[in-house]
Amino acid sequence: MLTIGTLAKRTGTKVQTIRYYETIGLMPEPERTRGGQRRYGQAELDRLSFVRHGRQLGFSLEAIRELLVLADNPSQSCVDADSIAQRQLKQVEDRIARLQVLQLELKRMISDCTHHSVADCRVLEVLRDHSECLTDHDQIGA
Amino acid sequence: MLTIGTLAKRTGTKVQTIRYYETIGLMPEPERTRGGQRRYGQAELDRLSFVRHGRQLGFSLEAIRELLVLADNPSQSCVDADSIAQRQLKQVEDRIARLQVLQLELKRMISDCTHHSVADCRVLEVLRDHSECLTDHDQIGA
DNA sequence: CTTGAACCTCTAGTCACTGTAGGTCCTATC
DNA sequence: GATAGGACCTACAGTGACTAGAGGTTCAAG
Repeated sequence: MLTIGTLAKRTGTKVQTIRYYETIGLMPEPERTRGGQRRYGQAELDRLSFVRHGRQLGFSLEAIRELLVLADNPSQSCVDADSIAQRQLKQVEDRIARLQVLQLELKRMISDCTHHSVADCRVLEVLRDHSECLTDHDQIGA
Repeated sequence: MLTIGTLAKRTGTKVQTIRYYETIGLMPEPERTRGGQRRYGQAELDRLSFVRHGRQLGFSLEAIRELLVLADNPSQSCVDADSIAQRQLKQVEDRIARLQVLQLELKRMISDCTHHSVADCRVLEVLRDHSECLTDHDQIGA
């Protein structure tokens, strides 16, 4: 029987985050001691590892919730899990592409900056003048 | 004199976002009509363009706030603006690196998945089994 | 003068946590 | 058995950067 602190350490999660996962129904309500403290077993450790690993791969909690349902019903087809992962891959690739554009523009900004006065600072100039911008009106997704 | 809607269109911003920027002090309180509607001039258009462009480059609103102060005081050195941009570049590069690791692992997951039952789905397996993971315990920054 | 699109304020919701206050429990040591 | 203190508890507020909705008002064209 593990305390919440031990579970936290074993999975690289904060204690508050585990409680948060419980309130949103991602983790089950665990057993409690007579004094009301949470006690966890192997099943919960596995489930939390799954969740954390999914988060590390950039899956949203909603996607992880879907994947957990699939994992809990091992007789169904795995096409759903595959398509969730495909979706995730696409998102990751989009983000990389956009970040690479930013990287380029930031590098250009910085290398052109001659450290003189703000009056002729490339960094501020580029921000001021839209025409120098490589990017279009897309938003940066968090 | 521009209405908030026109300003929104010209800068690719939502109306609510402009009002939000006002509440957090990033945009000034503009003139109002007798009826209480906001009216903007060129200065506000420029300022908002600067903010939006900064956001597109992935700067946080706090970083943009700093940059605006610099832009408003053109006699100072531009080293500060440069170092803010450097900081941003580093963050962007870190994010790219981490995303590329994810990309690799997701690809591996997906290509190994043979679309049979969930019982032997690689996607779920990889999530279940930490030892197959390329990444360490780092968090995904939003 | 009427219509209706665009504006207004205020509040709550999003995502995925994180932090704090104020109190209780568990366990090891004396 | 008493005590100390670290880990636990709940409940609530805050983060960043918006977004959405309700319910009401203003503006400009016809």
